[in-house]
Amino acid sequence: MGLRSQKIPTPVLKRMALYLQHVRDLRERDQEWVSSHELAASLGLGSSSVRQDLTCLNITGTANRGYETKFLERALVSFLGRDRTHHMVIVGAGNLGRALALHEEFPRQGFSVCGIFDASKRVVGRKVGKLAVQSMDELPRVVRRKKAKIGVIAVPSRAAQEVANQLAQAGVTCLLNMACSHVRTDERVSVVEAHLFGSLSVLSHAIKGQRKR
Amino acid sequence: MGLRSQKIPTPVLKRMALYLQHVRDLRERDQEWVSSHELAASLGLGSSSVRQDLTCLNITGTANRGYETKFLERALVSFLGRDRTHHMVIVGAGNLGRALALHEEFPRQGFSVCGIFDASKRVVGRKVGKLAVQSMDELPRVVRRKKAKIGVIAVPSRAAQEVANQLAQAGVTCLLNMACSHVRTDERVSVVEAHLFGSLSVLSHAIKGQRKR
DNA sequence: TAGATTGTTAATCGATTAACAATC
DNA sequence: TAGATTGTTAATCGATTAACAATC
Repeated sequence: MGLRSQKIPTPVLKRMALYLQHVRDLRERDQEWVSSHELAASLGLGSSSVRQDLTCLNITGTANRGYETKFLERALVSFLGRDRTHHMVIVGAGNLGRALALHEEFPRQGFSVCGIFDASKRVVGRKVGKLAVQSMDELPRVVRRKKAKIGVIAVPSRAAQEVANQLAQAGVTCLLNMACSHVRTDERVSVVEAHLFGSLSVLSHAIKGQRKR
Repeated sequence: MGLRSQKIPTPVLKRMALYLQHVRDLRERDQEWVSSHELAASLGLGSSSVRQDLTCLNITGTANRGYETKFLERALVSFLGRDRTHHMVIVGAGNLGRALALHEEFPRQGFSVCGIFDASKRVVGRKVGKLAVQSMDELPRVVRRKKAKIGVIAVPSRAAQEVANQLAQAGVTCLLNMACSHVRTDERVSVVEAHLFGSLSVLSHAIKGQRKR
């Protein structure tokens, strides 16, 4: 399985997460089959795209019926590597970092926050749920011990690059950048930039257009 | 200005927010000029793309010098509609919603949270910074009074569609969906989906690949 | 069977990249 | 002037959509 794993385009991967969420929901409601048309309608896509995307998976649909939700869910979970718990460390214990550390949806989806760090001595030691904010010196040890693969950058954008370096140095191989900046890393590290203000700027631009009518 | 406002592709708009962040930083450090090459290198893009993107703006660069940071920043601010405060309401007062309401970076970037709402009677009245969580009944009144244009959906994905309907009904014209689901709206409403778990799934997929080496 | 749906190929669309004349 | 950089056009690349034979 996944031997000839061709490179999957990022848009496809992101849609896969949508499929998973939706198919899981259907399966929990005891719906046994779902067609590409139904998925497409629910998720705002074309049915062609859905079928195209699903060919990346190790399953086949059935003509006249669609896909079996149970197997589709299983295939999506396996494909996305969501069949195990992913340990994350968060750097930055401001409001955003603390919130992410507390966000109930992460553990529910298999992402476990195993440490939160901050450069400021004033917040080190402060409790965030069951965790206490740790000093940056502790980062490499915690990453190694907990085998954390994902580092979340939740610091102001000016500090983001430095934090990215420290995380990579500590042994993390995946970065989720919540700051509104670009971070450079060596190619072995996968980076996804969340760009909240990119999204908000799409909206503020739209508002400007709306005023004209 | 902006009369023949052609439709701008979303990727361009998101990059514009990156340019703005970076150029503002340069200007604050008193750098007067920046070239497309320098911007490209800092933001992980090609210099061609940068120049192509910047042609959407109402400015011209200068051969042999690049762009003047002061005017570039001003043009980006105006283009993105970031020259005024945008009022947002947040629906969902779980950890994520409360965190967004407290996030210092929003006001700093001109996005002001003017209300936080929750369907659960148990959290209504609870303090979140200077705000108190309000009941969903209050939503239309607050949106109208504060002229809020942006609604943030910070509820579990099952409830997202219903909340989207309520926000649109209340008069909000832009939605930022933080839930991992798709929401449908009538075409007058602009929707951006943040898809945190889409981003995380890109990483969990990458981790699966890394294990092979 | 008839109707619905898949899997896949080909066509379209759009975004990114390369190239280069014009210009400071 | 020579060198660097823009603005813009054309070429490339990749993703989405349409179409349809195969199949249940």
